[in-house]
Amino acid sequence: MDNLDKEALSEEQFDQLLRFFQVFSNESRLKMIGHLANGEKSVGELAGLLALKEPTVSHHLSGLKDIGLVDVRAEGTMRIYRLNTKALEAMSKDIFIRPNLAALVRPDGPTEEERILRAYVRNGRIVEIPEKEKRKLIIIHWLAQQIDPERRWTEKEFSEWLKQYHEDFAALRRYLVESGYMIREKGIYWRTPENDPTT
Amino acid sequence: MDNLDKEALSEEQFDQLLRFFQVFSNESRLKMIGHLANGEKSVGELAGLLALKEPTVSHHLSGLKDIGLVDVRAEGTMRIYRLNTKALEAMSKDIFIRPNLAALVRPDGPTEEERILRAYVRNGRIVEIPEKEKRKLIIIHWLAQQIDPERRWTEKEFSEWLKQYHEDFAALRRYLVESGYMIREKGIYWRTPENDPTT
DNA sequence: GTGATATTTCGATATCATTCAAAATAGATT
DNA sequence: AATCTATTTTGAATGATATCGAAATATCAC
Repeated sequence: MDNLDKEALSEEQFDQLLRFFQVFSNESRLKMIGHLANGEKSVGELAGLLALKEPTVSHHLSGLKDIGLVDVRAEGTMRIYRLNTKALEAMSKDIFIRPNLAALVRPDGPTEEERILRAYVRNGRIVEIPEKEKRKLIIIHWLAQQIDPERRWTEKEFSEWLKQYHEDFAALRRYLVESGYMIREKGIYWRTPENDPTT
Repeated sequence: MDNLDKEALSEEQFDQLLRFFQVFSNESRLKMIGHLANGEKSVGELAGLLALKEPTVSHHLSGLKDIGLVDVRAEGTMRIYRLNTKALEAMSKDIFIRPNLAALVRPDGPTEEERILRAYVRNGRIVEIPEKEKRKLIIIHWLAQQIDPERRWTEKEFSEWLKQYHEDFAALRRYLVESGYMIREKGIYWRTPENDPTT
């Protein structure tokens, strides 16, 4: 299979990104953070402002504390929660300036190559060999990737194998050799060791 | 009640912000967007990449299409989804550069006023009248906000009412008049019409 | 037309998160 | 000590939504 996608984010980066969004994706938590942005608050105050019961608020705050988004300070019998704006800034910067979302947002092309492949390859078969040279090269390049680089073929074996991709196996075989993907010597064919002319 | 928080976000802005985060807070959707960032994909391709069934992928894509994050294009019997990077960029800019999160992140102070109030007012009662002038003013200011501006009081009524805040009602009454929050004429007290000296 | 393929819609289930009541904890007050 | 207040913990009920199977839809190939 052709992995045209290069994995842009590490697993860890991805999880971090995901958790970040999850924190803010809850209405209560988001409102809570909004209120805390206007000044530190006790659990009871937040419960009043949000029309929630204390256990609920406490639960959310506990989560926010775990990831360092808020700090706690005891005052008498109550606990004052304060938004850690530094942490919040760091988070949003990390998320939106770094490769993370940046990689996600990169305005790169929608891959002409993929479009062509999709147009000419259906269900693993080449439905038609394109006339235009550029398109033909893309198809042939894709086909070459399917070839086991270790294997040696007789012409008969190779033709047989090519037939599964297109009835005109002879044309395919010729193009593969012409483009330098396959080498033939003494009636034996094999794949050249990884040449990727990058178009 | 004292609304020290000024409502920073309009209801609409808030909802928009919330929806934005909700879109990205789901693992499948986030991965999906990641893959689409590397090039347009059909539903089936995405299903394969994500190890999900087509209906699930279709469901998510439908949601993303509703908010304009992706565009669709039919190709034969399949539908090619493409990430609308312009929309994505616009979104994240709107979210993080505009007042929205910016207001949330503003690194302003944690409100000395609130800390003082919390220290001297417990359960609606003034536990102690502070010595320091600055603190006293904060307490008196808060107390003044509790007074119905429409009401006229006899001295006896007013003292009685003040008692619920502190036993030394006379001191409170004096401070309120001295600071200009209350006016007394011919034995009748009333609240002055909204003067807020801003400390 | 029939059959094959890709997708969407519908309905049901499963999973996870939010919420609250009740009980447990801890500090302040007397 | 007992009592009150603010909070946290626990456990259970609820609510939301992600997921899938089955059926419906649409397009292509023949």
